[in-house]
This record gives sequence, structure tokens and C-alpha cells, in this order.
Amino acid sequence: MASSRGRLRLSPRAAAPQLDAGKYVRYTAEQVDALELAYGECPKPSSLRRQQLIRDCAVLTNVEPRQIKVWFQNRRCREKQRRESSRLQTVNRKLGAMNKLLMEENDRLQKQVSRLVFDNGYMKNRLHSPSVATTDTSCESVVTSGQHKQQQNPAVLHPPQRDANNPAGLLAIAEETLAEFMSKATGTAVNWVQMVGMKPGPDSVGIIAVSHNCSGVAARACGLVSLEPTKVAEILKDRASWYRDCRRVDILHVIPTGNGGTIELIYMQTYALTTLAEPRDFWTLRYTSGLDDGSLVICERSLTHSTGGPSGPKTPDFIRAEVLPSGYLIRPCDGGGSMIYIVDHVDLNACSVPEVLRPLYESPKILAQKMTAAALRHIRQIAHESSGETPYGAGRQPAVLRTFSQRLSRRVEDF
DNA sequence: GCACGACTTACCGTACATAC
DNA sequence: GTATGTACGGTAAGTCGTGC
Repeated sequence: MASSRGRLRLSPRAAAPQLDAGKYVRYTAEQVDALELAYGECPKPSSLRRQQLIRDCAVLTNVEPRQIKVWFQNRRCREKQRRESSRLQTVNRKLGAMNKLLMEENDRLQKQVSRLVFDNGYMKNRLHSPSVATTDTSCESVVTSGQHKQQQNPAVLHPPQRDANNPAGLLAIAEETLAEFMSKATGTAVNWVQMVGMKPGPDSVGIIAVSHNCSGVAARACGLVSLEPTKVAEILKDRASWYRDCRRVDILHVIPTGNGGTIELIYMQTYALTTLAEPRDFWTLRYTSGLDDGSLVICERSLTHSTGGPSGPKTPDFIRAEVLPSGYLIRPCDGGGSMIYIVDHVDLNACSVPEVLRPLYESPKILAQKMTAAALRHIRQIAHESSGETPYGAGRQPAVLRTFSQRLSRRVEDF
């Protein structure tokens, strides 16, 4: 479509003889190189600087000052467009990952609805059948069967020898831990309640959810980072902040499992009571393994209480908690990066604490606060570790992560 | 009045599909 | 293999509105 705007209708100034009006010109490679060099030094040169550039650079001597000015304008415009394009690609990648996450969550919820509808129908039949209703005492187990069935796995149904003092026993515990952790990380074992203000979207990088019905208190967070799964696993396993509250950490045994995974037997001693969610000393089993789809799993379980694990130095009058299978599921994302699921799950023994502290132990809000604060520390650390490898620039936290952190901080303060 | 950003236009080169 | 048509991206430059 012919238009009054554009190059065809040249203004008197543009039609000046020097510009060879009507002929499309392209600058030579040498000219572009010289201009790019100047742009690298100063993207917005003054009129004086542009004139100096023409004088100093032989290949630009036949280029009009006005052309130089236009070239710099267009160059800035191009750079801005490239930046925006790059930003949109990043956002697109994040939205894709979030979409995948929501699809999985949707699938899980649909299955849950199906189970509940089935259970509801079953219960109705029971209620309309007096002979069964009056004699059957297992109604509760029927109603909750869907939830419980998912938590079960062959290792739980037929537990092998769970002796933490030998490698076979450790492997059995590790496999059980892995199965239980995976069911939590993928959201099939626990009804997760999304925390207020943590809706996924283009301006947030993660979701935090708190368990609705399970023993103890579990919190689950997920976040996207621009690192490959193996790198994320490396960071998570080596982070010193894991042991911030410890005065002693010993990795006593490292046992290969034969399927590419490893089992590490860890003994920790913490300082005086600094967190409600950790005992002062405990044994931990850490199981690291890879999955067929390229995902990596790092999960942990306390051996000190539930399994009759190795006995370490004991301190009297000491507040204890059972660390249920917790850890990280790191999934590779299309186009690079990783989606990390963080699961923390503890069961505190409220009866063992002084009366004055008991309300804190029995308050899921306080416990959820501790969990999400821990998740925040994890993600902040990951963001810090990855800052040098992302397009956001070295040493600078991405805006989405800052927003995420600020929201989390506000959420924690609300408790 | 000038410089600038945003938007637009036309030209050119390239890749690709299609017909012969 | 070659010629032709088409789509698309890159780029120089024009127009317009805005701020100083």
C-alpha cells in the first residue's frame, strides 16, 4: 500500500544529493564494524562525537552526519528489540514450565475427584444397606482409602529388614524414603493447600503449598532456575547453609546403590535450640538418584527416631522432631533450566517440650512459617548460585526472584 | 529548534517450495 | 539442475509526538 510516510516520499532534507535519494544503500562491512566499535564505546554519542567519528574513521568519511545519527538511533532501537525478544523468550519458557506444572496439578486433582466420587457412591450404598451399615466398622478406612493407598508402596506393604546398621537395611530404608518422597513431591500423597499470594504466573517463579492432611507438617515449594539439573543437584548437596545450625557434620558412609544412586549416612550435631524443626543431634540418610526422564532426586530421612538408627551422643532435656522423607526433585525443563520441587516434612513431638513452647509446636501456621522460610533460603541460594550463569547478569538477582522473595517475606511476616 | 523514541515504509538478501 | 514465486528478516531512512 502506498503511503505518504516512509522512504518513497523523501523529504527535501532526505532527498539531498549526498544521500543519493531513491537508491537503497547499505553500509559496507568496514563501515558497520567502525560504527559498532563506536557504539560499544558510547551508544549515545553527542553531535560533536559523531563529527569526530567521521573525521577519525577513514571508511566513514563519505557518510553524512545525519546518516550517522540515524544509524545510532536504529542501532539503539535494534538492541532494545533484541532485549525485549530475549525477555519474552525467557517469560515464555517460564510460562511453559508453569503450564506443565498446572497441568500435572490439574491431573492430580481430577484423579482425586474421581476417587472421592467413587468413595461417596460407595458410602451411599453402605448407608442404604442396613445389614452392612450396622455391622461394618471399617467405614473410615474405606473413605480414606484413596489417600492411604497412594502413600503405600511395595516397600511399605512388605517392609524388608529395616536395620540401619547394615547396607541392606539402609538400602531398604532409602528405597522406602525415595518412594514416599516422590509421592509427596508429585503431590499424590498429601492434599496441598496453596498459600495466599503464591499463585503461579509470569511475575512469580514458584508456588508454596502447605499440607492439608498428613501426619506432622509438610510444606512444598517449586521454582524455576536457569541451571541444568546436575548443576542444581551439585549446589544443593554442597551448600554450607544446610548445616548452618550444626557444630558437627560427619558423612560416615557413602554406599553406591548399583543403579547410579548413592546412599550417604550423615551424623549431625546442632547448636542449642535455634529452630523448632530440627533436633539437636540426629542421624540422617540421604539418598541421591536419577530418574529415567533425566530428573534427579535428593531425598533425606531421619534415622534417629523412626527406624532405630545408629545411636549417637545423646543430650538430656532435648527437644526432638522426626524428619520425615524430605528433599528435592529436580526436573529438566524444555529449552534449558530446571524445575525444582522442595519438600520439607517434620513431625514434632509436642509432648516433649515445655508447656510454654507447646502452642508453638502445635501451631501449623508457625511450622508452615518455618518450612517456607527454609524454602526461601533454598531458592535464594540457588538464585545466587545461578546469577552468574543466567541472562540476568552476573551478581544481580532476577526481578522475578526478587518479587518471589519479597512475597515470601511478606507472607512469613503475616504469620 | 533540536534530539530522541516509537512507529512505519521500502528495499534487499536469503531460504524454501514448486514447476519445468 | 535451473528458473520462478513467495515469505521473511534485516536495515536505512521517513514521520510523528514529546521533552528540553
